[in-house]
Amino acid sequence: MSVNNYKKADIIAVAKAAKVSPSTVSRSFNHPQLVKGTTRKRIDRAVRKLGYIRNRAAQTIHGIRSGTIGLIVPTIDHTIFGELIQSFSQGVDSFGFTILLASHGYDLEREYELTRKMLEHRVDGIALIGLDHSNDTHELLSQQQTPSIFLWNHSDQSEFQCVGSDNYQAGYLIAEHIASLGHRDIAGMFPPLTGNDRASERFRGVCDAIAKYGITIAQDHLVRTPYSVGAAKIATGHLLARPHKPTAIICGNDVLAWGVLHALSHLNLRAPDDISVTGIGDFTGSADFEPSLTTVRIPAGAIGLKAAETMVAMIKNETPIPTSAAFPPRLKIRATSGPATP
Amino acid sequence: MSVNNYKKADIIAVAKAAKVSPSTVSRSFNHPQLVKGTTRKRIDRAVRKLGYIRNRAAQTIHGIRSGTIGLIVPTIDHTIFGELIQSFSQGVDSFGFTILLASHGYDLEREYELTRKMLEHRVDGIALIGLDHSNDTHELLSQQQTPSIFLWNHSDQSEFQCVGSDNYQAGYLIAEHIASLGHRDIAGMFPPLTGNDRASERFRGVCDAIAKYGITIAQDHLVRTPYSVGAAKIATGHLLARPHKPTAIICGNDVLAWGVLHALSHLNLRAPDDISVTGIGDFTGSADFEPSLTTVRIPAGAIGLKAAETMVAMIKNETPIPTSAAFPPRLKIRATSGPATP
DNA sequence: AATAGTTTTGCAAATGTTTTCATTTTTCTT
DNA sequence: AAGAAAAATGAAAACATTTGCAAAACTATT
Repeated sequence: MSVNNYKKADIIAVAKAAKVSPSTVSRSFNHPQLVKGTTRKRIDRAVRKLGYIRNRAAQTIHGIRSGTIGLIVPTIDHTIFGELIQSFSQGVDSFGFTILLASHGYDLEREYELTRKMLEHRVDGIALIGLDHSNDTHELLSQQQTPSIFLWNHSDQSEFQCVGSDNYQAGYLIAEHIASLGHRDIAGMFPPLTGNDRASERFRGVCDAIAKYGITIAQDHLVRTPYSVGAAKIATGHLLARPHKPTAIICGNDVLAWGVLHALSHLNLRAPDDISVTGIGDFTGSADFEPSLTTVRIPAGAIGLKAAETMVAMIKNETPIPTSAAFPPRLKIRATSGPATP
Repeated sequence: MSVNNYKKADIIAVAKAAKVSPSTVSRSFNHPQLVKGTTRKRIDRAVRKLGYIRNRAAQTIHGIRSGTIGLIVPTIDHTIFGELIQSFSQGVDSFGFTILLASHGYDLEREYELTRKMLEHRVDGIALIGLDHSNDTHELLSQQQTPSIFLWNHSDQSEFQCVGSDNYQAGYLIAEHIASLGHRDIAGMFPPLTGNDRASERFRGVCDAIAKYGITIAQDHLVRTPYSVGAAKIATGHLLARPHKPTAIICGNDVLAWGVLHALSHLNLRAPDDISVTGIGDFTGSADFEPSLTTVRIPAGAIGLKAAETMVAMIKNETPIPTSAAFPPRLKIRATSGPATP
């Protein structure tokens, strides 16, 4: 007698139970105004009774949208992308889409595989982080006509839609700020640059900005460390143990800066009196850090939301309206940066 | 001449191009050992030439697995779940599954809707956070026979599989630690408890533990604040502005504790000399905080991975092997807790 | 060169829907 | 109460695959 006995309720079972044809059941879902009120009620009752759940896979092969959007990120772990994923997800959600999420760990070959897989699932659109991807990925994306969008980074030259900030600019801004405060002995703390065009661009920006002041980052002042508070803290310890100390440390992102700040605290040094510290990103929490972090704001939430809207627009209008959107990075001067101590 | 002219390459187009029947093409994908090497090569060439991508939707309606697993979380935003989502995602990924991700913002009605939606997509399995869900959700899950699993929380009584920690225990441990250090004036900082059984359980654990010492949390020492460094920082300011001050603050999770710590730093107070502070969770970064945070470790990474394995096992063996897994929370005594100052 | 056995392939049915078109039923008008 | 118009329903084809079964094409054996 139990519902569980019946294997899986399909639209035909529902039709039988409601004594109508399958077509009518289908219509009652998709074009309710075309079916009589009383019939609809009857169908609804049958649906409830059988525990029927529509099968999107079956709809999808009719060319109907799958209702999913692929989102492929380097990592989910970090504060960095959390906000972006959240806002993008909520954004598309409000239009009835769900995201298919995968991460590739900064491996662009893997990114290609994942992109293919998303396409196999017939996602209605696909979003990638950054502008830099393997050739195969680029080809795949332009060959298949699936709407695609690049998040986080923005450049006028991109052949694909992109929604994000100019990371070169971000790096430039913060370095300009530090240099203009009179710092000449500047350290840089960045993650590995391969497969990460965001970080590369930032670094380029930093170098160009200080070059204007005739400065470069000394070889032993350039620290390469993964995105983690712990790693940054340790690296800072090493950096400051050397005889020749910088007066400022420019970090590739806020997480690294947090690590530096904790390290200073541990060494009984203070920012900015003993050393200036800056981040990039302005992650949740950076403003409330003590001392509050000087950084460059890249509005992850706004980017995710805008990207979601753009994506949905591209999906709905078959004619893709090219509307790349730039969110200019903005310098946030707070408590961790100050004049160079002579 | 361009590939783009041809609408979408399907298996029939490939078959034509390779001069074989569609069945053979299908077989060449699914049972390669059944088709002759030379034919397979011919097919591969056609696939590449036409840019054909398999259509999982079409496979799925044959009862073949969709290769997706639904993951529904309260929020993606926080450090809390980032690690869990990442490890779960990577875990299922290694078995060839992709996750369909959605967040409900601590709204259990919304959670139900999302669960339905996942089921419409014919996910092969579904994972939810916590043990507490709406009745509808529970019914839906047991009616449909989709393998499901509850993450993060663990209780012996759960009728569904669950993989996680005992949050009551976590709360108990930390409060026991604080009370045993001689603290009698204890403040609690927790998020809103509705729709969040993790936090509720923790709170219950805290209350029970200190009750053993004949203590309760004074009404004006119980602070309710959302999960955010900023909010916790502000709340701490208010709390400590009152004449009657606690000697310890027990926080519902590490993010709140970070906020408290920053607030102390801002007020020129020190943990643990002026006031003890504890978190729950041991998020990435807590150990490297300065001073390093006393907390209870809930191993998000391990939980996510174990959950992924369990999920896949449930999917593959039609007979669900009930293997709920408990990860006992472990007290991490670090630098922010010390004896009560009389 | 014929037979038996094995490997490879194709045909056709099945999967769970949607949709076009035709048919039936209902409502409205006189 | 008949006829016209409108609304509601059903039959069948379509969607992109997989698979059981049978036929065809090879190999091996004598």
